[in-house]
Amino acid sequence: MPNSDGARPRRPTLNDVAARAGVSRALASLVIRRAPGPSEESRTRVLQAADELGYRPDPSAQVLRSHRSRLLGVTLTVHDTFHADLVEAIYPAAAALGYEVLLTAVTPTRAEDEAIDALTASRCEGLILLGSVATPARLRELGATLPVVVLGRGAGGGKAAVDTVRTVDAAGLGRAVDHLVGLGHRRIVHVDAGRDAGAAERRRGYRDAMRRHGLDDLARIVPGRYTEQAGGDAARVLLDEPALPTAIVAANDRCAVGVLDAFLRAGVRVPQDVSVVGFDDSQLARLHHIDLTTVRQDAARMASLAVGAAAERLDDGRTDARDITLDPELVVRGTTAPPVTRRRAT
Amino acid sequence: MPNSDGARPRRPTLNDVAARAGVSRALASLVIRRAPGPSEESRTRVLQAADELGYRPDPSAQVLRSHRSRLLGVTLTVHDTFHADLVEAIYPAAAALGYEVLLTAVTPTRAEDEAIDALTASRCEGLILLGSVATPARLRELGATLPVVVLGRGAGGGKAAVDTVRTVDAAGLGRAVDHLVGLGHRRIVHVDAGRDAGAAERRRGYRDAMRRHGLDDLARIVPGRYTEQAGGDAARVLLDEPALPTAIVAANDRCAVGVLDAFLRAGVRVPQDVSVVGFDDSQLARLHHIDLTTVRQDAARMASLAVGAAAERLDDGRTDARDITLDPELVVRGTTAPPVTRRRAT
DNA sequence: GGGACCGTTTGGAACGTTCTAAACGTGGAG
DNA sequence: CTCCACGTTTAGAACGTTCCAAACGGTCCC
Repeated sequence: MPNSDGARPRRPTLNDVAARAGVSRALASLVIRRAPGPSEESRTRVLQAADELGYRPDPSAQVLRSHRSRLLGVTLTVHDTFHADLVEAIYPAAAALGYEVLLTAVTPTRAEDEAIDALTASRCEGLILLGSVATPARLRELGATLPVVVLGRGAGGGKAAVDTVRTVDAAGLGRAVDHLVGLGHRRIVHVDAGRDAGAAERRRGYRDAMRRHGLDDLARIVPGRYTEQAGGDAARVLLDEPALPTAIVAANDRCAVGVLDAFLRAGVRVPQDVSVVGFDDSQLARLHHIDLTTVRQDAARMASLAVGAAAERLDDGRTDARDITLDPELVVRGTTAPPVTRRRAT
Repeated sequence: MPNSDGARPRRPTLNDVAARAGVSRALASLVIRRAPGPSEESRTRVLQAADELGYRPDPSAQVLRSHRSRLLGVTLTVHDTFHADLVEAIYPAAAALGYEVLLTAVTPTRAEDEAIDALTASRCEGLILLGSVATPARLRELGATLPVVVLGRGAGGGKAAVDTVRTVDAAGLGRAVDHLVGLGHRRIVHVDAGRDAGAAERRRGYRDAMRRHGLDDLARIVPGRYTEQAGGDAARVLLDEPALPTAIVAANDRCAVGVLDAFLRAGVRVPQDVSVVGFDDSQLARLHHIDLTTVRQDAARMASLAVGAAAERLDDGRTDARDITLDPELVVRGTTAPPVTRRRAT
């Protein structure tokens, strides 16, 4: 029965359980944590006592003594729908390997380092960073402290101390450009994401693809970020110019939505006047208002590979860094079409 | 320098710091936690030693001994943009009161109870539940264990053991209906959210408003949830019927977007053919593709009230339950318009 | 009959911190 | 010169768990 006087009852400890079961604290401990050894009889006695008392182990004491928490920390941008997809997939993947997950948000007012601090302070054994903007040096430093998996970008090459799981971003942008060129586009602009996670890779993929199609001269990158706001800003830059490109490849879906948004307000029709391609295939892209042609990343697979990588380091003692890459796939929806053929007035 | 052989170096402890500073562990502890007492000289000596060693207190040991973690746990639905708004506001609010925040997601595969378990297991001192679907009984039980603040719904009335911070949902729905009636609508349908957080209250607000306008007979509720999927399903139910209503008030923005989506595919124009109103004024609603007329909730204010309520219980020892309510505000955008006046063929 | 061995159980130390109460050194009052 | 008060420092217990090595009670074998 809940006590009504506001005084919280003392939590039962392992000593209480052991006393009630008539065994030693050590034996009770073995039973509780399912260690081999205890006889069937002790096991049932202890479990029953624990149940009757409503015993729950004190995690602080457990961690203090055992140095294990089986906790993985995850940083995310809470407004990013693709991060949401990843997080939803991380939970079952972690559970399958016996890990719990702790989340912490990176926000405009809360830098990644703060978020990481909160996770390590909460005794996480491993870190999974979504959309990390940490420098290679910082990652190396972190990786020396605990297992770190970076999702969605590389770790700066060379002897990295952290694992990475990512889509081959460059290939993804290549497919996007191929698709547009196939439709007949030539003036294809890339709205990039500056120093955001994986942006450099996507930029490179864009440049390479343009070159491959002999469109070096038409290649153009407008600075942006992985946000709707930045996409809108970039689109407004283009709208202020005398002529629009015929197609835009945005750094990710959110950025693409920002571009769409600005065009819509300006009366520019998509895809009739301009084609737009995103990146991620987040749930946002699938909304039928938006119906965005985009480069798909396999969130479920990325999540389970990331958790697996962390677990390998923690449980199997792996120490060499892994860089796991997945192939992206283009999903053609309604925001891309052949460019308008300008007809001369007769 | 990072060690390259994979062996993690032993973390320095308070003993190491004390030894290096040439003082006792107790004194070092006082300095580290900024307690009054230590002389200026000891303070600088200890801090310098701590700095040189890169000392960081072990949170598990701190909690074990002091029984305080200054940690607030927050549950959220990771795909809900309004929850994202709330979370972004919770961080600075908590920081202002000296608390850290831990997040955990409720997903289709991970029930709220699991999420709450993870938070209490992570030594959170207080809980803030976003979109909680816990029963009043369960909340009472939880509230007897630690301070709990429920955001966005009531706690089941009577002697609740938890605090609540919420918008007066009924009033919000009232404003939505008033607005539509003002435009000339009469056949106004509510797509509700079943047993989701706050849905009952919104349902009641809808019914009351319809009655107030003498539209009892036209009142109709189509079952839904707080998701795009549910909104789409509800819209398809309506589309299968001989005649559409002229306006729809959805349970929240996500649900409204689902409705818009289904209408768009079916060739129903919004707002020309049907008006749609959402709830929350999440960032989703503000996207110009969507441009949703909606009921605004003040996320920043709700967040800071929630954190404040938890802190009051933890720091000031308040034990009586609070039910804090905020007034909503209607934001008129592009998805509402007067209903079409059917012209008879001449 | 005495070890050796096995499965099971146990006491006590240890983890890194905070808490409590007492000890310390110094200076001023009696 | 002693005593007390005060500001500062300290030793040691405590928090609740896990780890370690040793103890226990049988059974089996020589």
